[in-house]
Amino acid sequence: MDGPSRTPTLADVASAAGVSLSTASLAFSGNKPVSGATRQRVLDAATALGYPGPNPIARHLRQGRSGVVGIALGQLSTAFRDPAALPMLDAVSEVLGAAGLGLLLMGDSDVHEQPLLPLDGIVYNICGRESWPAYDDYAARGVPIVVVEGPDWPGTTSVDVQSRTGTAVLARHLADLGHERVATVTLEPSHPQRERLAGLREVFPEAEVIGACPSDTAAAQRLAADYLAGGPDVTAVVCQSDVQAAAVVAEARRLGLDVPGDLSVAGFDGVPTPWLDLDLTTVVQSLRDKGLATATALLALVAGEPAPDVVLPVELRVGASTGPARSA
Amino acid sequence: MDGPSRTPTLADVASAAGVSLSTASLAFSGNKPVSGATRQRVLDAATALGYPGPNPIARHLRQGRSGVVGIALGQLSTAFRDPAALPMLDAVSEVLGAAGLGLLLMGDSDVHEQPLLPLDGIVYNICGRESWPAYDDYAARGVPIVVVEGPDWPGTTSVDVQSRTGTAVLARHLADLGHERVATVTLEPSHPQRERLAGLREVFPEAEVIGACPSDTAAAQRLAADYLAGGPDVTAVVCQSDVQAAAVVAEARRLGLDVPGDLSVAGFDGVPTPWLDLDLTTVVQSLRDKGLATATALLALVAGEPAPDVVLPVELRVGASTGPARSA
DNA sequence: TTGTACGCGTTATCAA
DNA sequence: TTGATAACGCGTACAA
Repeated sequence: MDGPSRTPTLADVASAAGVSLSTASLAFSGNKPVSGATRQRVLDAATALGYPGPNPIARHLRQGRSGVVGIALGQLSTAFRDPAALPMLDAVSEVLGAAGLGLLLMGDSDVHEQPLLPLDGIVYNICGRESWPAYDDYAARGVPIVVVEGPDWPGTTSVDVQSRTGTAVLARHLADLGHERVATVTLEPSHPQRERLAGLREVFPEAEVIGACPSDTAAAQRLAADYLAGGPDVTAVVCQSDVQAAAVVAEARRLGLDVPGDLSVAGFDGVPTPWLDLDLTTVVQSLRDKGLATATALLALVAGEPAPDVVLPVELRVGASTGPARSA
Repeated sequence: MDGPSRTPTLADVASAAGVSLSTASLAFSGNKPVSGATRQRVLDAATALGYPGPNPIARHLRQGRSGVVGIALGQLSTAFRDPAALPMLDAVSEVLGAAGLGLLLMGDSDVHEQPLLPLDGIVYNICGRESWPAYDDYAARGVPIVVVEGPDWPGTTSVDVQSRTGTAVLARHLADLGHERVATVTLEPSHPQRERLAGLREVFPEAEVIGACPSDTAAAQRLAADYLAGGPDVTAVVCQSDVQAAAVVAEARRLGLDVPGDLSVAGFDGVPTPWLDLDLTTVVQSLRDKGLATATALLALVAGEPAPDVVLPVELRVGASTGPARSA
């Protein structure tokens, strides 16, 4: 009775409204003036037909842009277990959203044998992995890429954090407190992980690596438990994230160690750790600034403008988790 | 010297290889047999030209599908602060990824004045918000939608959890332990929030609502601090998530209350709370099953097949955070 | 202000 | 096995 239930197209609307296809298009986009009456006729016809508005795929084919940018995150479960990921993502999403761009979060599954997605740009923000199989494909298609604390790929804009310097400053703080033997919990191999470790070793070349794990409470707690149970030989533990540091503090206390009396513990990031009744000594980075800088750079690239590399500052925040080294 | 640096198209490749456009297409898609030699010529020409493979936008326009499904998550920052969100998301991502579909995580910014995205399907998994402005637009376009623990929209498939029954069973457990006066921390207004509260009130019609907050440690801790500081009149606090429950336990202890001696505390979800040295009494749901069911349903809908509604079971897990009610 | 005609890059149909 | 041609749904010069 009412034909095939195929969703109506702009052409259907146009003929129903008795106008040409292009007029109908203009009525929706407003890119050129259309008389109020005609416009209304088109809109009425559209609602009458249940026309859902211009098909985004077709529009994007025509315009060469999809209105979506991807953010490569590695494994979603570990990416989001880290409280430092969220404020940055919020900021990215805020800026891109305001610019009318959708944000496609790409987890590990997307990396496998996924079809290439129609993306206008990519934020490469993978922690804990070094390479990304799909990189070449997108790069070849000319998709602009912003790399956040990652490898230095040609043709991409990088957003970096003073991880090395910051950790070195933190290490000096510990040295000033008389610490000589320190251990460290690192992230999984990655650009920031190496930077932070290098910063630590500027001051403590012999710093012992307890182990590597994601910025995840449970994982860090396991590492710490094994290490501290033996009665630690060190007077301080430097972690590469606050989540790790909080876990180490909790584990140390469980074993009867006083923090910072028996053991100083430091973190990285400067995120809230409300379940800890103690302010961590940490290297504070502005996750929001990182997100803003990333999104801004990507926006410029998408618009065809150049985007310079960015290096964001960090700041040592001395809390109550570090103190003078205990005497041997 | 080498013309406009526009990215080459399949037509460029075809003419460079001396074959027709359709043959070139076939060489890539493999949808019909192509002689090995021709195929090789096409592929060689492609690499010579730097052709990045078929443009996904164009392909999708032609095929009417985009290969991307969206998952509406409300505010990303609260969505991911909840450890219960991740296992479910992992499962969804796993199933969809295996089916060759990309997963577009849509946060709150996407909801504003975002252009409609080219989606083959949508998972509506918003916690803490009741409506979604873009819903009508996608529904009008015929995009299949799976609603997870959400409103009962016509034309959608729903995946639900026995929240009400589960909470009622938990409440009965407390009643059996002699509890008569209980308070509760709820989630923000939402479908599961109402279900769980209703379940609780089946047994404790007078249960006092301490307050509502997301499944977030810091927020729950603030609520608990204010409430418990007054010296609680109740003998048990039922929370709508384990994260909340863990925060309440921590806060109670800080105030010198013994759990469960002075106060029983229960949660919901059954997620690990490693920073707590005590097993929570909680209502366990299989987050993975929820994700699998959701993705499976969506896959069916995308394929044009019907997908029945799903209700997932839960199970009471009695831990060490609940005990006999303290005598008045 | 409105209509005509073409192209975006691909896949599918049909003949050859 | 290959080639010509018509869509897919829309935006936009250009002409009227």
